Amino acid sequence: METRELRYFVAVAEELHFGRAARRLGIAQPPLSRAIARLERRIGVSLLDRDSRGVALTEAGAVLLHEGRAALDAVEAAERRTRRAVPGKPGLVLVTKAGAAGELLPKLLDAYAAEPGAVEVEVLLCGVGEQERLLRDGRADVALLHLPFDSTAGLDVEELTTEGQVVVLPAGHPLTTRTSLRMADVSALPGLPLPRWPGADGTYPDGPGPEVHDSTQLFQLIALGRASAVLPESCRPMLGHDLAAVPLADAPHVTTVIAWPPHSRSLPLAGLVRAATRL
Amino acid sequence: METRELRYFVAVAEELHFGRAARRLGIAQPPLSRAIARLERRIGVSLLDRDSRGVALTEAGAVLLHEGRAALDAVEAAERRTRRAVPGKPGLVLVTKAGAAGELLPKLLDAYAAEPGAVEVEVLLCGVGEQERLLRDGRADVALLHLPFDSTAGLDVEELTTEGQVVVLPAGHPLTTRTSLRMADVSALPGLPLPRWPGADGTYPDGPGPEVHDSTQLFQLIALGRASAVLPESCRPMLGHDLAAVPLADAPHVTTVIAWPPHSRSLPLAGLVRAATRL
DNA sequence: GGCGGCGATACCCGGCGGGTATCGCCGGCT
DNA sequence: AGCCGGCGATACCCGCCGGGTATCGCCGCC
Repeated sequence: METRELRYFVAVAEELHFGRAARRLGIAQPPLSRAIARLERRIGVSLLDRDSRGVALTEAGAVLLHEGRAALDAVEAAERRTRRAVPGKPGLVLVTKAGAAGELLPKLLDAYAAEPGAVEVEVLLCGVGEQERLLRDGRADVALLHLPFDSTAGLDVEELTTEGQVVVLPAGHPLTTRTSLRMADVSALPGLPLPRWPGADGTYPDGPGPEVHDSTQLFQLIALGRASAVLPESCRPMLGHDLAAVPLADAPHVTTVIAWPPHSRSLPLAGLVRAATRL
Repeated sequence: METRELRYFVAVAEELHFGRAARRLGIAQPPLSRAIARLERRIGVSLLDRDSRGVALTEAGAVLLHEGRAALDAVEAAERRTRRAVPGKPGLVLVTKAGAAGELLPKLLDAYAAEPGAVEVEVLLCGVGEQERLLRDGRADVALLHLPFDSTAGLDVEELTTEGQVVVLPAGHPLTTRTSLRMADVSALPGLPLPRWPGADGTYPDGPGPEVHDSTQLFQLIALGRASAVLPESCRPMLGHDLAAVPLADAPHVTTVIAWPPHSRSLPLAGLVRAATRL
């Protein structure tokens, strides 16, 4: 199976429409129909049910969509990492959520830079839930993730730190006089709903809170009295004077981990992980 | 990057010889040279150093060899799993080392078969260290692995059982009168060296013991008085009357786990894992 | 200095990936 | 009922690329 065929199939399977898929791929519709038909013939199973008015995935088609995306990611990763393997380029790309890992990241970079044989580390900041994808398709080599929010499925992992969480409120809110709160106190604050973060697919869950996708948005909404948030303790240094944080006694602890694709064998990566675990 | 190019490059990188690689691929040498040259041009980095008398991998070439193998496995896996996704075929392929998981496997298969919605499970028995490969390239969906011997890098895992180890000796050996032994007692038994198993690459480590690759071989060698072995307790039912087992007090415990590729989303797999964890 | 091995180059052919034009089918609108 | 429009399949054509053979250029070694 050639990657072109796989890309074509994924496009059709996502659009469920040959015409749109062809436009997305920058080709005409007939060659696309042919390519899919040949792919089905070669694999020996039917992937799409074309009945009049529309296209639907067969069971096998759903499997190929899933597995094919992973395979295309792996091929892309191979190409990207190869392109970056020429001497002189930054040796490692580290990705983490923008605004997270406040103090940890500079400490880690300093500690690693002091190691013998350290290479240049490029830092990539991404949105919620994007790290795993970046690791899988080769745009990044290593990530800082936060359990239990991020998935570590299929990644190798070392734990770095564990911390409690705090609730972030507008300065002057009545509850800010308390020294400790419980989840029940903040899960349904009148007028201060918890925000909704986008899922891995970019869509927002249903609920009362405002939609946010970065911490700047979030902090502004809290300062305006439109939301509250439950965040790891390490967010405290980022809060302006218009925000206040109160510890949560019973919130789940947040574990920061360093994660990388399991087949990685690069020496610089090993060095970075070693530096991280020694912090 | 097309999978054909990737296959060609991997062949050349493994053979370090265009002629042999071309023969292995079933094509002539000139098209292979051209394909590699175009691949290098398109990626924009040089992958091979051709000096007179031979070919060597560049740094980037080594990266592409590594990542490319993983990518080719992923593509193969996509195709194989798709081909198997047509109704009527065995729904799951389970792989384990031949001779291991003695009692556990039938119990697991029975328990799963009793579940509602259970599908047919094909059992594949393979040699040491092959399971991970079979999972990655789609020939299997789920594996029984034994920690700390097998690597679970990049796999999702549930622990099933933990057991101690025993030393297997020829019946009548003086030590078989003891009720318990320590590793130090058996690590250097005169005339009964521990055997050497092949590594993931199919080669054997250096050492005094005989080379073995399955348990039948091993048991026969022990019965002949040429070797001894340290194995999990569950091997006891497989031993004939010409072999004896003595518990080892300080051997590392062996944990049997059920493992699967982390991106799997299949319902039958979930059912099998559930059945396994409930055993 | 000739020979042999190896990768690169030159050149040719057929198939496949791409295009345009058109068909066949079906659902919906009038 | 009949026409129209949307959509995937089919027919047909072209140019490139993947494959082949023949040969060259380079180098190490008798």
